[in-house]
Amino acid sequence: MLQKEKPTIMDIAHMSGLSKGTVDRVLHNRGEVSRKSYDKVMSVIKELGYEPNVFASALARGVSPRIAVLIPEYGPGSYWELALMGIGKASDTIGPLGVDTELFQYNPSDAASFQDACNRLLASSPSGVVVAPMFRLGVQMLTAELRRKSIPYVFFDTKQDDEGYLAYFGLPEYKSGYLCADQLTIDRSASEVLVVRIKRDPFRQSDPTIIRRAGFLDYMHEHYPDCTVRSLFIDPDDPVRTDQELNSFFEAFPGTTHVAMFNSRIYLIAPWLERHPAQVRRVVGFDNLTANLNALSRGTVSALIAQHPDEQVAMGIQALFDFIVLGKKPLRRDNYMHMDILTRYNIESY
Amino acid sequence: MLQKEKPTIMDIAHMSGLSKGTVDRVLHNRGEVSRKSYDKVMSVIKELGYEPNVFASALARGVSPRIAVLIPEYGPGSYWELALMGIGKASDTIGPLGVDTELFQYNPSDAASFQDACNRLLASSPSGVVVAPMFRLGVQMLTAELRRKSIPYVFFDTKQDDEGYLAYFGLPEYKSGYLCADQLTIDRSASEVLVVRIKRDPFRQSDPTIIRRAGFLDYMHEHYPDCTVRSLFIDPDDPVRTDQELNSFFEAFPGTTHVAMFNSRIYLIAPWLERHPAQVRRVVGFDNLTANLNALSRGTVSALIAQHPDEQVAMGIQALFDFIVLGKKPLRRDNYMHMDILTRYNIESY
DNA sequence: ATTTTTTCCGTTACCGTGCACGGAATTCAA
DNA sequence: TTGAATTCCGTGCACGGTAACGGAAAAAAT
Repeated sequence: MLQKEKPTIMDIAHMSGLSKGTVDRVLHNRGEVSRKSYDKVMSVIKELGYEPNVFASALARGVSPRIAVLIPEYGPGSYWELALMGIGKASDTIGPLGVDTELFQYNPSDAASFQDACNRLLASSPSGVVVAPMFRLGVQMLTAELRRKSIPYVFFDTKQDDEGYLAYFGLPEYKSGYLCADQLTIDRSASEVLVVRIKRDPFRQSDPTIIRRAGFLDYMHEHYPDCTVRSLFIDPDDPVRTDQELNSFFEAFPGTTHVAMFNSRIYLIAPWLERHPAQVRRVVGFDNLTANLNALSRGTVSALIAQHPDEQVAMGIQALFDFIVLGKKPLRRDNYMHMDILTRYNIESY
Repeated sequence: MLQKEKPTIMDIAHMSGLSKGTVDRVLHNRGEVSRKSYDKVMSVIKELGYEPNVFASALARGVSPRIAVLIPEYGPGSYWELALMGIGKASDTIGPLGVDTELFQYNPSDAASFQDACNRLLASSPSGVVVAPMFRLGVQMLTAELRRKSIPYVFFDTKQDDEGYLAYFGLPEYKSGYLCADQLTIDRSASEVLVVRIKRDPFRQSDPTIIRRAGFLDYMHEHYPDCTVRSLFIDPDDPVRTDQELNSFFEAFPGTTHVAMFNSRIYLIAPWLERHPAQVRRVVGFDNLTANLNALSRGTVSALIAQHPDEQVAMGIQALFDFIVLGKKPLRRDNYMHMDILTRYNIESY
């Protein structure tokens, strides 16, 4: 199928007996065109299969979008650091096309800090925004303002009730809990299971682990109704205390052979597990943090379910780029991305 | 970090007291510039941190690259059909940027057909080529010709000894065999294992399953030295015969509880397995063909290891685009992509 | 010293769109 | 019927870079 010369806006102008100015007005339907001319131009466009030259268009418009990304502050090796890598990846792809990405961060345990970040973000008046919603109310205010300024925004990681978002990139949370249970019990020997959970500050509004837990429990109920599932709450900032908690738990329930966590902090219990190698048969957690990958390659953790926040932000940025620069809406609004099963034998390819 | 006005080629011309023609000659170093002027321009470029506007550049050059893809003919639901979907995906992304992709196919069991496809491809004089090497000799001739015409090309799926390829996208084959063994024996109950293999025509030159098999056997030897691994060869075009072969195999070795295949054809033995549900505990194969996914969701197949040829071609096309249009070489030449573990609980996200 | 060649550089016409501006044609008001 | 207000449309420049063309200056040949 040979591709002949692409028709230009001038071809259309000639064929419809009008000028390129009129054609341009039709293309961006900004009025000032008679019904007759409009129809004529439209028919010619369809006939020739005209497609605008994005290079010329972008050049003429002088686009140089700045895309703002709003995520929590992160420590080294944390979940959000992965997201940051995605920003870098996206910058590499579309950076040469004149796109700048700007990062705004906040303290996840301080609503005022979030407000502050929002204000700074809005003050920079970006062309598009990528957000990981954490404070429901704060995000609502932010998106309302963005809509008012008609700045497109996408969500990733967590979705939020909202009308105007351009796209969402995240995980099917319920399914991920289900999958977690399957990976945990794949050796068919589970009878007593421990789920380690984090003591959450009550202000935390959107917690994906709640839904994951639901999927996990449903799986267990369906496949292993006789299996006992127990919870243990730990404080992520107090390793000594965590150690004690684990000690006393396994003292009370020595038959526990399988351990799962629904957040990215499985590395917190890796030290204990390594000091008691005979106790546990399978351990499953979430997310490919460096610490988790280390535990995985040492065999302490059996499997990780990875959601690749880097890909999520990258796709979010890409979607904004397509929309702003190329004028293309995303194919799907809600994009549930793949969850990958990581074992010690396939981590190297990540 | 506010981004001020990007310097243009004119800014550089002014600052160096020369004209934009000279600056352009320096930028594309095509000579006709005195040493003195060259140095002057270069220093100004560095000083201002000049970066060319790709939109203007592409527009002026009138780029409309045609990228040729060379793969075998495929039946519906086959491995190569997945690759084709990647072409569609890539077209969606860079199609609006004026890129055309053209497909060339050949009969994988007919070397003459391959030659023919190569000739047609060369005759179309594309701006870049994506190849899945199958006939070693034929590919060598093709790439030699491409190098002569200085047309960039990338490999995917299989790599080939070759000097001039721009990039390669594929799977770490050895590791994939290792991973396959791990997934097969994850229930720790394997003592007799069956590996189903395809009777290959001898002309077939590059067969990734050989290396996969090596990885598989190494894993088994390391982790389950007492486990017996047997092979059974089947003819992919003769389902009746396959059925008989399986019957007599399991009659001879009724203790066989685990089955693996190293190619994408695990669906071939799914019917037999479904008629003998009690016989086998775990079944592991490769690649997310529709037929395989069906078997997976029915529970006939326990896990699939997917290499996503669609992503591989898409990245190949992307790499060519970056190189041709944006003038960017790929970061890495050999790109070993992730292998994903698919179970019935995470297939929906793919 | 004059002609020829070479080296080097500026000028200029695009590439295809976007958009401001101004003017012609039409309609409305008086 | 005339002036004003709309409606509608064409013209022309800008965007930043590419590359052909031609000419001035310097070097080489006569």
